[in-house]
Amino acid sequence: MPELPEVETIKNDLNKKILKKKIREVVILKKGTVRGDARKFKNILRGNYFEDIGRIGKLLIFKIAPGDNFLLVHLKMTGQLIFRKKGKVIAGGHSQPEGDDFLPGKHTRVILKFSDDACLLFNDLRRFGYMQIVGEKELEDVLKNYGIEPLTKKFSLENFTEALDRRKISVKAVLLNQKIIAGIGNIYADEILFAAGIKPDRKVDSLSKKEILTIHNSAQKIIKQAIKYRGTTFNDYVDSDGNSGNFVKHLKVYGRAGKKCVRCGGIIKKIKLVGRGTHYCPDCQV
DNA sequence: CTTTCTGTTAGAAA
DNA sequence: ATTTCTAACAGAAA
Repeated sequence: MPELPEVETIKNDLNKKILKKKIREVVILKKGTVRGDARKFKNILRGNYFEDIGRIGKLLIFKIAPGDNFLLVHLKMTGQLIFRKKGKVIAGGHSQPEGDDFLPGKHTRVILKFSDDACLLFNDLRRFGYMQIVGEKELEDVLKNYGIEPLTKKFSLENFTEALDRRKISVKAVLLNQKIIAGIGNIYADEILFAAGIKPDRKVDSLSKKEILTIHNSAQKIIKQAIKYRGTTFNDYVDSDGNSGNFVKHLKVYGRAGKKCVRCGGIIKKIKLVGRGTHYCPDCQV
């Protein structure tokens, strides 16, 4: 489940690995993953290269050069981007090779082959993820749908408070809403609220100034930590080398239903909120 | 065997 | 306008 820290990890790694590499061939193995016209998709990529890789929320943005096009990659729930050097076998991920360097795994949807025989595989078990090429104007429209990035200057206490203002939804719903704050998903929403000591079902209009401040601090702390540990592997997430994220060892509530709270010894509860499994400690989150 | 659950987001429904 | 629900999908668990 790639959220901001996982997508950030992939972005940083791929920026070191694939920039300037000429794309020799584009293989689409399953329809549906590539949005728009597949032939156009291939034509825009083939013979060109990536100049830079950016990110907004959970969305990866590859600048294609030369030209004014961008490749968008959304991993949704089970998407993986795996980089393989020539002849290099990757242990993790859904793309277990079986002999041939480029033989796709069962869930490989798209392969970008570079001219040095390295490749980038897009795997996606549940096929919710997508790849799409957009121009500058379309990209701007996409960016408009995203709220504040938690690790930028725009995520000031003032802006955060403003974003919460006059809403009647739960604090977890706010954290998960990409139009309000970009990049937080189910795992980190639960972890942030645990760190802040706030119950996920609290309505935002019931939060005191102090509580908002605490959530604001916790959000930055948790996301920074998670990036430092290269993200969380709970089910399918792996980085571009096929390796798991290490933050899973630092999770304090997510996936710990029925276990003892590390802070107060209470029993972690799991409920359904905003249609999602939601974990919290009923004793030390208020 | 069938049903339930998993979690992201667009788009529909309320 | 704002909030809630559901479909898309594959597979593990119950």
